[in-house]
Amino acid sequence: MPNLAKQRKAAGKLIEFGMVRHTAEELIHREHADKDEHPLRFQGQGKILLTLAQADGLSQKELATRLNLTAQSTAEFVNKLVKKQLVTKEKSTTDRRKTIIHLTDLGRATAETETAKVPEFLNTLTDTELDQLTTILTKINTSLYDEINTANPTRFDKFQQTVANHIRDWFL
Amino acid sequence: MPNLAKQRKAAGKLIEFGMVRHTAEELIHREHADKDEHPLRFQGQGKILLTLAQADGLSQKELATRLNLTAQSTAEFVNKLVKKQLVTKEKSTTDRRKTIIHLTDLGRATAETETAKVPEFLNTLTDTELDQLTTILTKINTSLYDEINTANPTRFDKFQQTVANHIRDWFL
DNA sequence: CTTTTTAATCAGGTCCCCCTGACTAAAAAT
DNA sequence: ATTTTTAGTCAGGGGGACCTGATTAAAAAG
Repeated sequence: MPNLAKQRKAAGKLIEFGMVRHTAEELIHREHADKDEHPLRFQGQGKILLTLAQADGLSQKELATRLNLTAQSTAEFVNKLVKKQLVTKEKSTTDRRKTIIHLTDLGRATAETETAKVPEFLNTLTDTELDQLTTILTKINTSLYDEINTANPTRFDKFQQTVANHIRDWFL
Repeated sequence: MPNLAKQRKAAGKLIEFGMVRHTAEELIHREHADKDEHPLRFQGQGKILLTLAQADGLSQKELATRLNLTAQSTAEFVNKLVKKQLVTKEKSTTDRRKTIIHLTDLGRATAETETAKVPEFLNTLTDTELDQLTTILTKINTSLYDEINTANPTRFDKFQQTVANHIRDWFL
């Protein structure tokens, strides 16, 4: 039987972590407002970029399917990324209905550095703590994968295949 | 000298955690789409709610100051919360320029349950791991507070006073 | 008793995520 | 060869986080 008090304590820390990190990011962000280094969430444009980083050259339809987005939303995000020079669109030669999306060098670099960036706050942890954190997060993530899988197996497949693996490849 | 490989590993897990949690929330969220149980971030309307949960009856100006928002943004968020029946607005009797914001019962309940909610994924952790996680997050949060404090001491005060304490009270 | 400061408001804007509906062009199926 | 399906597009919309500018009402200061 897990100790409820300990759970609550950890839960509180986690929520606090979310809030403090958000605030810290906001501050840093506004300091050098020249570049927008928003930390690439798994959402909208970020979703697209991360997915392409693992599987470049997908069609818009493919992206939409994998990411559980409508074709229109996908088009919107892709177009925004094109404007930011992070991806390119080109018509498929084999099927001229299709639009193939490719990462630009900048796009790839962005996806990589964003993903590979080690936040400064990890510097305060000892090696032992880092190991512990990794172990714990592995368990937590597994649990969340299960949750997703239970709620929506189809989606789980796509998600797992695309981004989870991407992250794993990068770090292990 | 902290092991860079370990840091990278942990960083990857953290990013993965962010993405998986986001996806999981999204799914749960859409299942019972009747209520919108968005997980109350420290942003916009959520910011206001959390702050009021710790200090009810603030004026809009006070809220704006504490949360580093313009009066207009604050008004917008407050009005949205009023529409959702989470807070009420009333003119101050002592200074009729001021509008005092109060949490409704629903608002308080929302703030509390959202904050006090223990995510299911913590069930998979042992007592030892929960302790480890708490210790680690405490260090991380402290580090982030430092970052905020260094970048903007004024803001740090406000932030610390309002929400950090709120969370701490709740869980300890 | 004016002038100035303060708390709020309305109006309008930027950008983000994401969706439905309506419509074209190209490929696949009949 | 015609119908149907598929991939994308445009138009428009809802909600969210913020912001600047202009204006009003009330309190504080001169």
